[in-house]
Amino acid sequence: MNFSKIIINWYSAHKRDLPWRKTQNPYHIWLSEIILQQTQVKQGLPYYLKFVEVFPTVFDLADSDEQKVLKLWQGLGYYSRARNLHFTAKYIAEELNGNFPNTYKDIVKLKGVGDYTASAIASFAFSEVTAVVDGNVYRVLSRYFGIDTPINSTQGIKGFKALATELIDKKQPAKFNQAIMEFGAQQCKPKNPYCIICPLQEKCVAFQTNKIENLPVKLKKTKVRNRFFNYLVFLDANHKTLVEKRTKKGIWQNLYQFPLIESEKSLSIDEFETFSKSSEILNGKTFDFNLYNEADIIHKLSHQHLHTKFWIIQLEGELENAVSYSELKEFPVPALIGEFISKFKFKN
DNA sequence: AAGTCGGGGCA
DNA sequence: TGCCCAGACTT
Repeated sequence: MNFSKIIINWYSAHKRDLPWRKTQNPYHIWLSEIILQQTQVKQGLPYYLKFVEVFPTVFDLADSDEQKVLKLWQGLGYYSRARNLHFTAKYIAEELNGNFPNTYKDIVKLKGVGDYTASAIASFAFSEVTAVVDGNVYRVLSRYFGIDTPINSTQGIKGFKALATELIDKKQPAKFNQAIMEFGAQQCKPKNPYCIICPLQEKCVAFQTNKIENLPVKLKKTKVRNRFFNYLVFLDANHKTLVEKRTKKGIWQNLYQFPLIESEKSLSIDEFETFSKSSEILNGKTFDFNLYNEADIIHKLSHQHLHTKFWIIQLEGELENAVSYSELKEFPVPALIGEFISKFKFKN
């Protein structure tokens, strides 16, 4: 039996029961694939169920506004996926009359859809013979064939795609694509793969040469930048607070947060009182700061560590443009802010 | 080609 | 802690 037959047989016996495998609706498949980018099935599944329920058709998603989409996406990360999802839904609804493009060539043109996602949708929804190459596929192929070309090098990206294209079962491309990814996720795992019971063991170069732990090869590691966030949590006489939208390019674009003063290092209360005066937000005014968290809350992103302090500011008067707790709950916020909101006692 | 974009799971 | 996850986009 060849590689593809073994993979497909393994899949038939071990596949998980996942909702996006029961449909050929390209809209639902597209939703699932965007949600699952760089996201484990376990983490993405509840989001997929929410999105299908709240937005059953592409028109429902297109008719929503971005803020509601981001709110539903809250906690999943990589928020550009949600913004592009909404943008593309509007494009399909308004420009294509709701007709999802049905070839790899056209699907890959959609914003937020790259080579992997286009192949996934084209094969799953339209049975096009186009091979998916995700993190699972890189791992399975690099190990089985003993290929040490870095998977994130230009040569590696091109080479593994070509190899997957050679291997795909042309009579059942969707099943092959599902099978090789599922095999990578469950059997040929990153750590402690089940080589002892693996049906590919005999011909697996990495297993036969004891290189399982050395493959796949990946270039460079992300260097982490430390940042120091000081959030101003105002509470006026009506228990209302201030929020601002992150409109600039970096992290959390179009999500909401409390007014933020970023500093070069972690500041004591004395240092912060001095430092904050020069901030535009406070406009030279001074306030009575009450530090919510003694130790910095360190929120870790893949490439930034956010050392965070929440400063509580109780006010006698009423703030303009302030929001109540019930209003606050409607804003999409980063997980860091959401965590604070759920723990802090807003009096309403 | 390298950098950026989240949050959670795992050894 | 460091690496990975049904990657894509920007610089």
